[in-house]
Amino acid sequence: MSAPVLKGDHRLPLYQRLADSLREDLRAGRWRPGDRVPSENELALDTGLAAGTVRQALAKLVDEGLLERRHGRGTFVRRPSFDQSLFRFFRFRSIDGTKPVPVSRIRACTIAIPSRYVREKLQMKEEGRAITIRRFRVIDDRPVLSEEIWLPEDRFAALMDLDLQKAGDLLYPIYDTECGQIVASAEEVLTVETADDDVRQSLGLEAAAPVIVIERLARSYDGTPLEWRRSWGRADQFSYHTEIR
Amino acid sequence: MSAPVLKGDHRLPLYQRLADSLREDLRAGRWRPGDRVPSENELALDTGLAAGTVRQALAKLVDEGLLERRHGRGTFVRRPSFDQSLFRFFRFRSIDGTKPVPVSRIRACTIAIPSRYVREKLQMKEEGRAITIRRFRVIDDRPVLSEEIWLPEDRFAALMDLDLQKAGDLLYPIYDTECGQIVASAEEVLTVETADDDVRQSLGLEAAAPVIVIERLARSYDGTPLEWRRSWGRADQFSYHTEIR
DNA sequence: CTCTACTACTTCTCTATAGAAGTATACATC
DNA sequence: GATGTATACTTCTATAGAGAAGTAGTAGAG
Repeated sequence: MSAPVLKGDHRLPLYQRLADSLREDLRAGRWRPGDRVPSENELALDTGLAAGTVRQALAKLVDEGLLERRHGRGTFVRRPSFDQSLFRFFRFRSIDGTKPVPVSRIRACTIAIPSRYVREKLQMKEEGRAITIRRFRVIDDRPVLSEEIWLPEDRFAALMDLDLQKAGDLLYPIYDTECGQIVASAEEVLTVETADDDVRQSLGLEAAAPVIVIERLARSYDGTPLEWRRSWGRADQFSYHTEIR
Repeated sequence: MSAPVLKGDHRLPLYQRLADSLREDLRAGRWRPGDRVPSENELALDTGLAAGTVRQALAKLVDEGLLERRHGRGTFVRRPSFDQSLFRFFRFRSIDGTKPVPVSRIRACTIAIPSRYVREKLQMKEEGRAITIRRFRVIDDRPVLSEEIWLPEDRFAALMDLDLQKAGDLLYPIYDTECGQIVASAEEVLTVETADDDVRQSLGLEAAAPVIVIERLARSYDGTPLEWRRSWGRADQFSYHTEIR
């Protein structure tokens, strides 16, 4: 009886250790989003585990949102879809009632020294420089979001050679194709503020109108911070639904 | 080979049908929150299914938040805990840093005709009357939430004979013990408004400060609406965290 | 060329069984 | 009374195997 070739604490259940191992492979970039991972059978043969145990490990990773199973086809690395996430909070609707793809309108893209707050969020060295983008998100010619984006220069230098104006409306695909950086997860913090002059003018608000502020830190598969952004949106268009059980 | 005694569409997988059946029993009040449901073994014998299939059904209900499993002890009906849910959105901290139990301060408890909006939320008949409670939630003598609560009179009449002032700070246990009504789930919608005069005074805010408004519809196990409430809180104490994958 | 049937793969459902591990209680021993 | 022990439960982990059901490509019939 051959001992299964799995690293990790041998006191943990086998399906746990397999899940950990696969998660590690994912982090290390063994497969890219959209790729198929080995089938239950292959994994069972590789590891010497029973099919059911392998299945349990995969179920765990599906639960965590890392994998996706398709009956008859295989198990795939999930491609995280983001730019819908932000907008699920808002009642933004296009004139015809469909859910809109907000257009990006770049105001500025420069190299700058990040504030201490941003630097710590991005875990940058003290001397590091950053690329910063200011832009609007526009629906039907109405500005609905104002955004401030910060990226570490070393990873994203290729962006400066690009004409962002004619690039697409979504940044994460550009990060991927132009800079080889894949955003795999993110944390968001949502707060409410009263609009300052700049934001008020940007969004076309009256004085002292409340705004929603969303700070997002996006990370790669291995957990290193890739992008920090702060978005301002009209609070009167905001609503968040949740179910408690 | 005896056909399993399960209702429902026979084209559905067995574990699905068992889960549906158990969910129905739960709705019908066969067990109360905290009760133990039959063990895997008992269920397997009752239904004629294999233990693994029963296990899969129970896992599904655990996933839905209805059940809770405890190693070596059994499977139990989950007791939904609510009043922490509301406050998870707020950065309310007591002076000593611990998470506080907000004190309830009743302003009024009367019988009234609900507005059309509330009536529809509670699915009440047009002639129906309602009990309405106005109260503050107070931490360290600072009002942090202002609440307006509506209950259908027929189910909650017993409340009017009660001295709510000396009852506890949480309403749902009172609903249970005094009126026999168990809150099993709820939906919340979160929006931002600018404080009107009443709310501003209640929470001690300056003019035109933003406030968070939380509307909650609480339901019993069988899905009928039990309580509708609207809460106002200081927006500057609000922050919502989420993870995207 | 088009359509069908077959084949080889995948995940999904279900069964049966065994033992590990956690929990609670009754009972004997000190 | 306190302490350990045996026992009877529970869920948890793992194995082995069979067949259903969905998917994709290929060979063959028309």
